[in-house]
Amino acid sequence: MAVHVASSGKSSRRPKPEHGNSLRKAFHEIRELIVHGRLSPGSWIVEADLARHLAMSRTPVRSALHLLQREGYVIEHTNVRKSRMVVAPLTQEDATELYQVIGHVEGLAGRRTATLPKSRRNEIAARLKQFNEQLREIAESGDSRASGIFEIDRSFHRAIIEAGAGPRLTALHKSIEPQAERYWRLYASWIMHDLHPSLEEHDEIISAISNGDADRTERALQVNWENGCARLAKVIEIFGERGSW
Amino acid sequence: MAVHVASSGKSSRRPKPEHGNSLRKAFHEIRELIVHGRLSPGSWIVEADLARHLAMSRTPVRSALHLLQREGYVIEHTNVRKSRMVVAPLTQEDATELYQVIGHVEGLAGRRTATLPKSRRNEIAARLKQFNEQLREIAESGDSRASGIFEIDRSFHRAIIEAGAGPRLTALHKSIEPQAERYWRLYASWIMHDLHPSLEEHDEIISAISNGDADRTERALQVNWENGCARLAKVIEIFGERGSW
DNA sequence: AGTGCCAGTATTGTCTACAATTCTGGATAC
DNA sequence: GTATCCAGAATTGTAGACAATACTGGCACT
Repeated sequence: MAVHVASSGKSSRRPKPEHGNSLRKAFHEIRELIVHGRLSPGSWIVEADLARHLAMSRTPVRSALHLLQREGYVIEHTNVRKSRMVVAPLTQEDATELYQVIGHVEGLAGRRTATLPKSRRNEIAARLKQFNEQLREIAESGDSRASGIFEIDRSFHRAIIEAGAGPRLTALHKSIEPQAERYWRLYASWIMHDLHPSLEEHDEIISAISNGDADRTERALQVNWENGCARLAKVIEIFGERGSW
Repeated sequence: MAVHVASSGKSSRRPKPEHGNSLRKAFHEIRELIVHGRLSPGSWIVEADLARHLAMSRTPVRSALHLLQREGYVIEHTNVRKSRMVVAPLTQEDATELYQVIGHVEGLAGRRTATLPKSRRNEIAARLKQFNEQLREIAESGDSRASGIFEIDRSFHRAIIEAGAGPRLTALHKSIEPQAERYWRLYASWIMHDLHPSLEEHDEIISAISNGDADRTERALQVNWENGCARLAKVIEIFGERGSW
């Protein structure tokens, strides 16, 4: 007999568990809070507070925090059996390592992209050129919609991943790359000013892929991220690091 | 007043929560089950069963599974709101990608190791030589303690990581590298037979680090893993893939 | 004043209960 | 004989309760 239905008659016995999407939601929302700086670097995380804020129980929040920890958004202040979660600080050193890793991951993807059949490579190169033209237009116009730039730049890089990476590499990229956004957002307005070098680096990437030169593609992607890091470094030096007291 | 103590008088009201180590334990034990093949590739995972087996509740098991999923030991048979967990299958394609990624991650670490000051590099080279000698001895003796070999080889590679990688890269390596063990273990006895090429590749790595040549170090590490993958491929072809129906 | 201890509080870690969803087997209709 | 649908079983997802540990601020003692 239909036992379950009865409970709906009792109305608000329990506040309707959002069955099946809470963990996902928690993960994305908390990540968003961190990336956008609403949860400031170095600050102290309390599960119950987040749970209240997201209108759910601690269970999914807790799981989400563990995932975020593994991806590097959150650090564990390790005591013997209890773990205190802290929003990962933004430091010059971390940025350097992060950008280097991303550069190599994308480099590997690019290497594989460059070994695809020529017709496929041409398609990809065409798409990449479009993205780069859009960037160039915004750069010329001096329009400071930084977020727009970021999205397009991201699309550029993602296109390369989608083309060349298998499931593993894709997953890896998906978990590392968003962390660059934390740095990008903080210093967005500054970075905009020297956008041009980046555009030329992109041209080099496109050209390398077109020619099917794996080594050159890999190298070009690494250089793009290395230089991005250098550009970032200047800004960090002015602003100071966040949450690294 | 001491309220808590009373509960112990009631004896087995609750079965004593192992406070503070369950998640960790779950993570490691389940990973071990998967790596050692006790949970066979492609097979179906039931949270409750694992929880019973590990003598704990579903909560930590569940979290552990999410972490393992993100690291690639487990994949999600994605239905709309429910996720069915499956032990990740072992395939030729996956092995290729995995080994390539590991090769590049270690390559990056090696690059950084190679740029360390000379005295430090000499220390490291000395340690690496020791490991390689141990491997050579075992190889000569024909002793088939495959697990011993694996441990030493792992130490060799880990030494490089510890020397050159920062926290992020270290974490990344720690999460990816153990997955190679799944492939290694399955085909261990075969791989043993052509161990010699690997030893020579190791020599090349050591030499490159000694000379402080970053490019050569990176390349040598990549080659070592690429060839490892090729050696593996031959065996997989004979044995067939596991769990990829 | 400085230092160590102790109670109360805050927070984390795990467990059980329950809701929601999917799966399975068989009974029924055609 | 085959297809469809439904009841019950199996399983996952979330909530809330409870236990254990870490932190805090004040108090006594020196």
